Amino acid sequence: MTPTKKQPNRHTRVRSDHARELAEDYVEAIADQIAAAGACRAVDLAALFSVSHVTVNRTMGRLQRDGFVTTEPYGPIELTPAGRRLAKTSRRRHEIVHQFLIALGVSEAVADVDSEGIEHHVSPETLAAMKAFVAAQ
Amino acid sequence: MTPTKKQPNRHTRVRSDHARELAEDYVEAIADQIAAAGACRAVDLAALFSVSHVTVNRTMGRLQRDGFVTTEPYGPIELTPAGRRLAKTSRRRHEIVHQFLIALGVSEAVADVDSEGIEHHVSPETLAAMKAFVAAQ
DNA sequence: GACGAAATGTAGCACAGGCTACACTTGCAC
DNA sequence: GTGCAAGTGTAGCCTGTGCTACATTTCGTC
Ligand SMILES: [Mn+2]
Ligand SMILES: [Mn+2]
Ligand SMILES: [Mn+2]
Ligand SMILES: [Mn+2]
Repeated sequence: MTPTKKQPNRHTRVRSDHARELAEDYVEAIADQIAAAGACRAVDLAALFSVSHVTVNRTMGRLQRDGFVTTEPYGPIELTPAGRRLAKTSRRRHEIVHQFLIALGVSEAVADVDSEGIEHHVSPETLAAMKAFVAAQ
Repeated sequence: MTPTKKQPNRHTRVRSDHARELAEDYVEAIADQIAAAGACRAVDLAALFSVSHVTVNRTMGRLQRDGFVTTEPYGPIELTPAGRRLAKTSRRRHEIVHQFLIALGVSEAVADVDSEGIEHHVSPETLAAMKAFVAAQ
């Protein structure tokens, strides 16, 4: 019998999607904020995510530990090269999911909200199908 | 100006989606297991979700607290009326999302995995659009 | 340069949802 | 009815992600 790679089941996959989710949303937001305002401060993220600045701080600690951001005390939040790469692919995927929902006929307001959650569970194959659907519009 | 209901932003919505997610997946699984085998035991759920039986136990405690299941020590897991209702609507939504991905051209294996995460972030408007797309196939 | 508001940091808390190790119960084989 | 395997329960641990309260720093205004 062919030695089959142990496949995580679908619930295991969803759990790992969620483990990456915060990182994806934060680096995307940090990149946007830097592009829009020249720098990203903790207070910007707290407002965007509707969480306390303490939660942002702790999250930044994890993202720094994981190599996605750098900060110094009282300084702005910067992205590492890995953070920029993750931001880019996350934004691209998010945009495709958003455009796809619009193409499906969903309203802008609902597409905004639903795509924010859906994006993290879309595998490359599904993303390609969504992209093709948008292009065929 | 019209008094607008305070809208939670999209990240707040995603967080509340996730808070409901475990309950939705578990009651769906419990209903399936009861339908398939006549009764649902903790060990069945542990195998299905690939978690330890301790995790299932603690989760059952929360679901019991929230009024979705009932159990007695060493007894099988039962659904309350509220649990059955949640299972029914969750399964229906899950099925539509799954069928939709298939209709989009995604493979069965990938549709299985992706729909397990996506289902929890699909609002009624998006679900209606997916349903219409499947019907129009 | 002093001051006050805004931003940031820190201590300490809570809950969800994972785990291992170990104890106890149940139920089936014999 | 004994015994063992499977199932279940419990203690105690961890990380992630949320919070309030309070201390400290920064920075623009005067
Ligand atoms: Mn998101
Ligand atoms: Mn999700
Ligand atoms: Mn489901
Ligand atoms: Mn699910």
